[in-house]
This record gives sequence, structure tokens and C-alpha cells, in this order.
Amino acid sequence: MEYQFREIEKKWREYWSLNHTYKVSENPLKPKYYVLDMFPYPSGAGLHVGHPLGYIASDIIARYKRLKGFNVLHPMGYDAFGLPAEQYAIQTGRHPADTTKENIARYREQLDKLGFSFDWDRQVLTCDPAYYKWTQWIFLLFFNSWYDKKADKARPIADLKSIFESEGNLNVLAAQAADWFEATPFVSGQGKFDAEFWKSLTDKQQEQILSEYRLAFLGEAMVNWCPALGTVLANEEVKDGLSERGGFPVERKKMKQWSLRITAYADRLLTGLDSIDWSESIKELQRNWIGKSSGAQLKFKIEGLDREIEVFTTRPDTIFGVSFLVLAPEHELAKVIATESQVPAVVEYAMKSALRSERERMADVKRVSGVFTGAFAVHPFSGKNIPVWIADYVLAGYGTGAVMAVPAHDSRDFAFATEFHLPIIPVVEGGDLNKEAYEVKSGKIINSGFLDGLEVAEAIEKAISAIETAGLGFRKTQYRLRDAAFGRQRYWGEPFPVWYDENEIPRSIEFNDLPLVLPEIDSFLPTETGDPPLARAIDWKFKDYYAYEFTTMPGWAGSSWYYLRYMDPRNNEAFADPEKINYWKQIDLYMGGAEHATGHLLYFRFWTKFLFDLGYLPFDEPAKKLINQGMIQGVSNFIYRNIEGKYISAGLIKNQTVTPVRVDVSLVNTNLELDIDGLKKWRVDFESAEFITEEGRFLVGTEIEKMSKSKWNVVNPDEMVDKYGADCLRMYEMFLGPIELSKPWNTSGISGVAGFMRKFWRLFHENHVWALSSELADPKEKKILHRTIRKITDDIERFSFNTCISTFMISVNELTDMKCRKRDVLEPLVILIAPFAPHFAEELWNKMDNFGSVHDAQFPICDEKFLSESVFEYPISFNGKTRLKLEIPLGIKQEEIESRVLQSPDVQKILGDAKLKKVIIVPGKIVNLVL
RNA sequence: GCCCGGGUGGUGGAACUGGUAGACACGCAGGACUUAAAAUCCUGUAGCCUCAACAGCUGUACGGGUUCGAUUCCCGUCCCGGGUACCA
Repeated sequence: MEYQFREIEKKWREYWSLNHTYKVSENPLKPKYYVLDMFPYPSGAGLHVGHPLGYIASDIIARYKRLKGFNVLHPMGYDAFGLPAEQYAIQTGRHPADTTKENIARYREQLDKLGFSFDWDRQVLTCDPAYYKWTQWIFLLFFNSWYDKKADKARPIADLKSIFESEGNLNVLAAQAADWFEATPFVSGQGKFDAEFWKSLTDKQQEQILSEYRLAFLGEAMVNWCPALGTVLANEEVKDGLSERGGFPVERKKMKQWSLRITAYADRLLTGLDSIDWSESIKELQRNWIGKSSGAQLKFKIEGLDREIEVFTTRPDTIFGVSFLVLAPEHELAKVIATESQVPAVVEYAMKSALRSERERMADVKRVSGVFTGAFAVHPFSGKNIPVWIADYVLAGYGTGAVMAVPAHDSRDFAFATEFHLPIIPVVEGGDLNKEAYEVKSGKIINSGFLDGLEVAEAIEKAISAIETAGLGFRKTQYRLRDAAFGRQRYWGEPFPVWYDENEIPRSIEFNDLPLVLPEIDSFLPTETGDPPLARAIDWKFKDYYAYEFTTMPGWAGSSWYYLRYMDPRNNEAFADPEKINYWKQIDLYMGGAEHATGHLLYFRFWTKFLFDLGYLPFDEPAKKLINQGMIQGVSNFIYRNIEGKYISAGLIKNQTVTPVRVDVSLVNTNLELDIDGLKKWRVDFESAEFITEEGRFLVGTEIEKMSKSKWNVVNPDEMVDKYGADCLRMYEMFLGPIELSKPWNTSGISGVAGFMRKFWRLFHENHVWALSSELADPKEKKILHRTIRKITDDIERFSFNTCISTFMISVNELTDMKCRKRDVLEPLVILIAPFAPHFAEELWNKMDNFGSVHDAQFPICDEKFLSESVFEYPISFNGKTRLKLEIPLGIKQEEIESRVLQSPDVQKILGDAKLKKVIIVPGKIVNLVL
């Protein structure tokens, strides 16, 4: 009987589900392995063939580890809060909870067909109140914590209160905004106070101070405001000045909103990267995102005014090359220091640059503009007067919002100096300053007084100590990373467990009152007054009186800790039982897309470190190993309409002007021919269209793009499963290439995998009748088997699944040629293939009258002794070029191989009179004679 | 611009620490079986030279280098993909 995948897959799918085959619980007798996929956002489009790529790979690992005797945690859930469901709700009026539920059902149905070994009893849903109760709880932890820089960890805010009560904040070093005390004018000076002062404050004032320390805080911040979506977006949700979702323009705007103080963790997020096995590219992305740079912060006095400008520089060694200062247009000192005649120009410039959108600013990066303030600063070492300018190439949000310009050694300063004819003073030897700045960070310092003659690196150190000694400034490490905007003006997210008291001060609700459930509202749009949709819930009040926070948490809130909930998903007393956390610990293998590099993957590390600080976790990195599966891209198809409005076959375009029109991939066959009748039925507007064919065929054009519903290039796994079976699809997706690689979906090769499976199946049959032999394997067959075990084991361990499939193909071809039907050989082979083709293997396993499931079997172990044959054919090369091959028995010593090779008449003939310099033997591979 | 990653047949891709480059598969060509088709099986398939075989030569983007030996290591150039964008 041929392989009947439809029946067989259905049978085992039902069997596994009925028997809870993949249910897992803590078992101290077995080593654990935690393999996790990034959970999907259940979009309305359903699953496409690209989604399962990572799931298949992680499932192979999960099944393999199980066969290897590990207790494997391999759960799945849904990241169910998010913008698309809400956008859909706004358009259709349907509740996001309903559409989300429907989408999840569809995802589940599709996932089930692929034979994954998820423990569905552990499913989590971020929009489930039982889940977001704990997201809110973690938020409260952030709210009730501060970051102690001395201990380098987060601590409860209660600790801080008692410190304030006993000694004020004189000895406290906390992660805070540098100018935090400006928000609390009742605190004098630089924000330092003692216990007496603290005790003299009102409750409101104390709360105001504490809020400047909290890790979750309400702050004025520059945010990415997207008017079209009516919400604030995180930096990584903005691409090229447009929103990632929907592609709407985004503006910079100052708004009061919730933020998380991720900057407190900047350095630990950076150094932690060294301890985890993630791809270098993701680590590099995170390093760049955190953007650590070290240098100095120093002050320049303003001539004739009691004012100072603080600048940050990474090149204090070039201090003598400073020929002007530049402030950001928004810098508060700009208007203050400007001379009377320059004030109008300065104000006008500041207004103009504020009006320019982010996008415009980016579009003409090349254009140099700026305005002189009329003021001069005093060079701290030379005492010379240097002009102060404002320009939009200096960003208000980075460093101090002011720079010391060294045109000779910074390209932007150079461009500016050239434009406005400011002096360019070389202070590092080398380079030609006629055309461009010399930015190389090495060489001797010149024209620099006490720094002359030093190397750049030495000069940096000496300059910093000189700056510190003179009291001008200090060594400083600057990060590019900003605090994370944590509020969204949206409905479909976790409500903040926060209400506002009569002083408008945010207060947390009690733990016992969690979860604070998302109220029902009648419309998902913002209110007429511009408040978020939650303001529509008029009866939704704390103690029937106080207002709750109207914004909700962003999509990444729930996904930053979900991996912990899988360990104990139904616990109502804690986010997870500490004992269970201690058993499962970190994720051993995390599989997901690289597009989350600076979003989810950073926040997820941040939250883990935070929970570790507070003693809730015994580890501070969430995932030991990360693999980024590549994307499976879609092949988009286009037909072309010419000026006359007729559609012409792709081969006929030549120089005609044509308009490309997208058509659905299902209307095109593998030879890129269009099904015209199908197209006419697909959309009415094509019904009366005219098509010009070439040689009776109508060809389409193609483009490789991301798979997306809007591009009509989505290939659905369901049809592939229906046609070839889940196992075949699984193996084919793995066979396509390395897991990390992105590649266009192309079904042309799937027949090879389908053929392989039929062949494997036939190994067990003779004339379609089950014909397993109980004869024992001969050495040749043993060799094939053990070589296969070795290769498959090695390749799975290094996540090289495509070569695994090749190995199976080679072995099955060899066994077919040998007509080997021996149980001795085939049974281990079935276990080997079980992670890849679970249904297939299960069926064969059971037909062999084995007890139980193949997934409870033991993964075979390679026995080296079967690998060697009695004779090995050594290629003999002379000076690296292969001339002949010699058969040499295996198991003899290297020296003996050498003498046998040299004594061989064939070698003697070639050697002749030539003298031998060296003999190189690579065991099992090659003998190289160097003449 | 800067930072990562990568360039191997007609195609997807093998070659794990330098050791017979092109495994495996698709595609293509030819053949067997068949009334025919599907399915299956066999043979060939980097290029050049050659009727063909044997052999030979050239070949892993390009130019150099190290080495007995380089797809692999080093230097330079070009191209492609991803990230980032005035971050001082």
C-alpha cells in the first residue's frame, strides 16, 4: 500500500490530542529543556507558509530533546492585544475581543494540522484578565521601585522612603533624569536634601519627589505622535518617519505619559550580551541601539553673562580645535544668550525647525543651516572667545543638546564651518583638511598646548583629568537608549492599575483589586476632546469617584514576560510558582524573527533583569540561545496594462509604458502563466478586460517581497498540507536551506521530498505488502545506519536541518539499492526521522508492533565501531594536486600509512628522483606528498 | 556615510576546526516500462579541449598574499541584503 498521508496524519493527530501526549509537568528526575517560539499576533489573515518555519524547527528540537531523555517545555500562546484588531474594530464596530477570538481559533486550526508537539494546556493569552492581572502586577513593581546605582540594581520604593526619613537623599545615587529637581521647585539647589527637610514636606510633595525616582513614571517626554492612529509610538515602531503599522506620518511632540526607566539598565543590557548565545548580528543591533559612548561633559562660560553651556564630547583630546559652539534650536539658553539684534533670527530659526517634520528633517540631511546667536563663549584652556551658534544638526534630546564644534575632526562641524566661514584648526596630525574633516582616531596631537605630542588615546585621558582638575566638567558615559514610552492612547491593551488622587498624583491600586479589567465602551475612537477611548467609560471610576488612567499599555507589555507564565499558566496567587521557575529556569532555545531585535528582545531582557533584581527570578537573562529564522518571502505576481488599457503578456512589454497590477498568486501556475478565466472571476473589473497573449500564453512578471495579504502573494500552508501532507511540508520547509536564511517560497522542489517519503515507506514493503525482515544487519548496513545516526545527531545539535534531510535521502537511497528491509536497520531510522515527520514515524513505529508512541522511544546512539570499513581509499596528492588513489587498511598507525604509501610502486614511479620534503596525512582524508 | 551579514553550476543549496569543491534536491536532456498519461526506475548534467573514452586545463564575485594545499585565513576592490541615520 502506498503512503496514505491524509488518513495517517489525521489518525495520529487525534491520538496525540486524545492522549495528551505532549502534556508536560515538572520532573526532577529528568534534565529540563525549554524551547520556545515567539508567540504570534493572531492577525485576520491567518497563518502563511512563512510562519511555520520557526515553529517546525523548534518542534524538531523539542521532539529530539524529548527522545534524548529531556523533560521538554514547549508551549504556545498568543500575543493578543494590539493595533490591527483595534483598527478593525474602529472600521467595523466589532469588538476586538471577538475578532481576536475568531482569529485565534483559525490559527489554532492551522497550527494543529502541522503536527506540532505544543503542550496546549499551557496556552497563554495576553488579553486574558487572568494573564494581564500579572502584567499589571509587574507594572506596579516598576511603579514601586527605584534604581540604586550604588548597588546597581532595582530596589523597592519603600527602601528609599526609609532612607529619606533617616538621612534624606544625600547619599542616594539613583537612576533619574539629570534635571529631575526642576519638576519639584520646592527642593532647592541641585536636588539634595536631608532627613529634616524630607519630614517637613507635605504628603503631596513627598509623592512628587518619589515619582522622580520610580522606574515607571509619568513624565514629559518627546514622543512619536501619530495623528492618523491617534496614539504615541515607540521608537522602533517608527520607520523613516512613518508608522510601522499603516505607514502614517509621525510627528515629534512633547507629551505627558507613562515611561519605563530602561536607561537605568543600559549598561547591564550591554554587558549581558556577552553571556548569551545569540547571533552576532542581533547583539550588534542591540549594542548600536543602546549606543554607549564615553567621553566628557564640560562647561563653557558665556562671555559677559553668568551663564554656562554644557557640552558632551567623545573627543576631549580635540579641545584645542574647538572654534565655535552649537546649540540645538530648542536649547533653553539659545534665546537667553542671544544678543538683542540676533534674538529675532534665533527665535525664527527655532520656530522653523520645530515646524519641520521629522521626515523633512531627514530628507535634507545634507543641507547646512544655522544662525549665530551673537554671543561668545570662553575657551576654558586658551581663554579665547568662540562664537555660539544654533543649528538643527544638533539634537536637543541627546547629550546636553549642545556640542563643542571641532571642524577639523568632525565632518558635520566641518560642513558647518565651511558654510559659515568659521575657523578650522587642525589638532591631530595627518589628514588633508581642504576637502573633508580628518576623523581618524589615532595620530599625534598638535596645536594643543599641554596635549601636544601625545597620541589621541593618551590625550583623551589627559584632557579628561585636566577638565576634572580644573572643575570644568567630568568623565561621562552617554547612551543613545531612551526611556521607553509605555502608554498608548488606545483601547485594546492592558489598563494601567493606576488612579489619580485629588492632587492629580498617580496612585497604584491594591494588589487584591487586580486585575483592573478593561471596561466596555461603545466606540473605539478617541473622544471629541482628544482623550483616549477609555475616557468613554464614564462609570469606570476608582471608588466610584477617582479617575483611572485612560491610556493603556503597549503591545510589548504582555510579551515581555510571557515566557515565565508558561511555567505555571493557571496560578492565581503568583505570576508563577518560584519552585516551578527554579525548575524550568531560562529558555534554552528561543526561536523567532530578527525584526524584534530592538523591540521585544530588548524589553524582554530588561524585564527579566528587573524581576531578577527584586528576587523573583534566579537568572537575569531570559534566553540562553536565540535563533532567528529567516523570512519566507512571497513571490508577488504582476500583470501589465498598456496605455490602451489592454493587458499584455510580460514578454511583450519591451519599451512600452505599462502599469503593473497585482494579481493573486493562486491565479498563476509554476510556469508563470496566468489563468485568465480565473482572473475574470476573481475580480469583476477584469471581466471585460482584453488580454494580449504570446504564443497562446499570458505571462506575468514577478517580484520577491514580504508575504502579506495586501500584496496578494500569500501561500497558505493548508493547501500544501492538503496536497502533500504535514510531514512533507515540514521536511520541505527545512530542506529549503539554513533556518536563518530568508528565501522566496517556491514549491518546485517539494516533489523531491514527497518522492523521498514514498521511497522510505516502500523500504518496509515488497509489492505494496508489509515485508519487514527480522534478519540481522550485515556490517555494510550497520555502517550506513550508524553513519546516519552520527550525521543526524551532529546536524540537529548545530541546527542544520537541511543537511539532515539530505542525509536521510542518501541513506534511504542506499538502503533501497541494497533492498534492505531489516528491522535491525529500519527501526532506529524511524526514530531518527520522528522529529521531522512525526505522523509518518508514528505510523511506521506502530506497524512494527512496537509498544506506545515513537515519541517515547530513545534516540539511537552512534556506535563508532561500525563506522570503519576494513579498507579506506586514500587519495594521494603531490604538492597539493591529486594524482592517484591507494587502498590502505584502516586501523593502522600513521607512520605505517606513510611507509606503505612511499613503498607503493605507483608512488615510486611518480616520485622518481624527486626528493621528498614532507608527508602530510590527514586521517581518513588525504595523503599529501610535498616534493 | 557608518555598523553587521553575504557573494559557490540553470535553481535552492552542501563542504562542521584549511585537506578529493559542487553532496542532496529541483530543473533540463536522453532512455526503460506503458496503447497513452501519471507514477516509477536508469543514465548524463560547472566550464573548456576531445567524435568519444582516458587524461588534461580553468574554475567558489574580482585583484593580491600566507600555506605543501584556501570556498575556508589575511589585505585591497566591486556588488547584494539587513540595520541605522546629523547620537557630538
